[in-house]
Parts: sequence; C-alpha cells; structure tokens
Amino acid sequence: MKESAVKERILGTASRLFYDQGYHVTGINQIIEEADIARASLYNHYPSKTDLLLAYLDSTHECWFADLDAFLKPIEGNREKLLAIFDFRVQRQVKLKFKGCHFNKIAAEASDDQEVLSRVRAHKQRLRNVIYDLVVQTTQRRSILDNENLADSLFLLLEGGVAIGGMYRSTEAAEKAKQIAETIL
Amino acid sequence: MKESAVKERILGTASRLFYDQGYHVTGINQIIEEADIARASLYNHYPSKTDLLLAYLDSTHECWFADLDAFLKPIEGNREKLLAIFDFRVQRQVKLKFKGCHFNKIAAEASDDQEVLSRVRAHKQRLRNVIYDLVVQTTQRRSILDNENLADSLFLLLEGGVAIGGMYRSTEAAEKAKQIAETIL
DNA sequence: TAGTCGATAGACAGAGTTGTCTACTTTATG
DNA sequence: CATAAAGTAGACAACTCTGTCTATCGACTA
Repeated sequence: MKESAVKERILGTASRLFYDQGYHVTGINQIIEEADIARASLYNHYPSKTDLLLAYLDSTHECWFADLDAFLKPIEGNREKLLAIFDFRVQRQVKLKFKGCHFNKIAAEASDDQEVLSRVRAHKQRLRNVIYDLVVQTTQRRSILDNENLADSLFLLLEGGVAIGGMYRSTEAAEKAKQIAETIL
Repeated sequence: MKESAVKERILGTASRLFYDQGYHVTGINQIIEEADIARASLYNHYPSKTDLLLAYLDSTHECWFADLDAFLKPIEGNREKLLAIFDFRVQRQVKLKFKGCHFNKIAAEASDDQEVLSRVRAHKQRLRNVIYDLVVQTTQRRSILDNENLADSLFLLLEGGVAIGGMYRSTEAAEKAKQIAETIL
C-alpha cells in the first residue's frame, strides 16, 4: 500500500514552492491550486503548514544524501571522492538554478523554530561526518593538517563556495573552493 | 539639517525587526507600533515596504564596513589585519546572538528581487576586495597560493565559518576557520 | 448491496496584509 | 505672529492568510 498520489503531489508541490519562492510567501491556497487537490485533502495529510514544512525538510534531507551516495559510488579512491563532493555541489547549483542550499534558505527564514533548526543542524552535521570519514580513510595525502582540521577545512570551503556561488548565480566560487581543496588535500 | 528623529526611528526599528524576525513576517503595523510613530509618517519617508528594505540594506552595508575599519585600525601588520577579520566576524556573531549575516539572510528571503540581490553582491564583493588588498600588501607569508587564490581561500573560509556558526549558535566554526587561515597564510 | 474511506468543492471565520486618505495638531521658520 | 512643514490618529479598501466545516461524490470492501 503505497502513499496516496495526492499526498505525494502535495509534498512535491509544496517542496518546489518553498524552495523557489520561500516558505513565508508561499500560501496554502497556492499549494492546493498548483497541486490541483482539495483544501481538505491537504489538511487531512498535514495538520498544519508547519507539518508540511517539516515533511519537506525530512524528505529533502533523505533525497540529498541518496543523491550524494549515488554520485560518489562510481568514483574510485577516497581523495577523489572528497573532491567529487565539490563537483556534486556544483552540479546541484546548476540543476537548481543557483537558488542556494535548501537548508541554508530555510534556516535564514525560520531559524527561530527549534524543530526546523535541529533538522538543519542534523543535515550539515551528517555532511561533515561524511567528509570526516573519507578524510580518515584517505591514506595518501600531502596535507600538514590533522584529520579534524582537514575535514573542517574542506567542509567550510564547500559551504563558503556554495553560499557565495548562490549569490552570484555562478559555479565559480564552488569550483575555486575545489581548487583550494586540491592544494591542501 | 539632520534627518528627522522620526525617520531614524522608523529605519532603526525596521532594521531590528527585519533582521531578528525576517522581512516577510515583519508587517508595517508592527513597525509603526514599535517605533511609536504614525502610519502616514512611515509612508511619507518611505513610499513602500520595499523602499524601507533597500534603505535597511544600504545603511547596514555602510555601518558594517565602518565597524570593520574601526576594528582593523589599531591592528599592526597586514597579516594580522587579515586574521583579525575573523575575530571581527566572531565578535559580531556574539553581539548579534548568532542570527547570521544580514545579507545572507535577506538573500535567502528575497533573492528574486534584483535590487536586493545587487546590494548583497556588492556587500560581499567589497569584503572580498578588502581581503584581496590586504593579501597583496602582505609581503611575508608562507603560502604556496598566489594572491587571487589566497584571497579567495580566506574569503570562502570566512563565509563558510560564519554560515555554519550561525546554525550552531557557536563561534567554533569561525574560530576554526581562523585557525585554518593561519596555517595557509 | 450497504457502508466506509478518501477526495472534492466551496463557504466561512477571524485575523492580518499593504497602502490611501481625511482631519487634526504640533513644530519650525520667515 | 502667521504660514508652511511635519507628525498624529484612525478609518478604510481590497486583499490574502490559515484553518475549520459542511455537503457531495466515487471507489473499494465486507
């Protein structure tokens, strides 16, 4: 028994609008119209707009790391995998038309909500852990930094590159971040 | 002939609310109530809410770099000035209670507006230029990177540190970014 | 075949939104 | 002192917002 098509259409439409336009400017009315479903159907599946937001964050989080895993899978070597994370973000920037990181956006708009904030933190923490695990497994590297500092460096460069790239609608910053990563790795 | 106290109070209150709560959730009604001014006074000085937003960005931009200049002035040596920029951001994070960069927040909420976006870009560009100029003037450094790449590294580390720090309500990330900056500088 | 469940259309309440307008009062300046 | 500028209070229009509720319809199941 799969989730109803209606529920999927609600979440899909809401996700698109929350990301493209922003959470607060997206109204329930717009969601039900574009998803072409009844008002009561939405409130049947999601008791409030906040529940819909949390569902959006959860599904985006899962999808994000599933995509990353798929992207890194064919890459040979841990150092190459680390650098490929930058490529992954660059690819996403293009695909998402430079509208920035889903979680950064929502954190800027609804960071007072603890349930939102904890999800944003969990997302970033998991990415940092992925990087750290790869760093630990990377035996042949020329860095003077220890594992912790190297992982943090790569993580901060990545986040900085994506943040700046989102403002300039360009992959330049993230690609620069990768170049720098190559020299310190 | 100084600007009227009313106008200053409008911009001051709006700035505080736009930053603390967000732009879209802050209503005109709340601004006029908390600023304790008349509705018509607001629309006399600022024809629309958007004008108020742009005035907020402009004044924040000017204030930001005036504060930075004052902070860097007593620091001796260009390498030390570069590292002090990290301290400046850390100090601001604490003072602003970790609510993040003014411009990143507004970019996440109103990035479709070109007038907003151009101001955000100008702000980040100017910071990157400040860093670049200091890098060029820093003669004694042990970096393997050229001027351009070194400036970009520092800039991206700084932005990454502030972005992540805002999520964790901690100065740890920005301090880490400074540590890394010290090793590559 | 009867009944339940999911979906739909749409009205509705109550509050909030931006922006305009009128009428009155205070302040400043020639 | 008189006139013009700046500020105040508040009504108002025209929406939009979230969330609830009723009434109806179609499909699947016991």
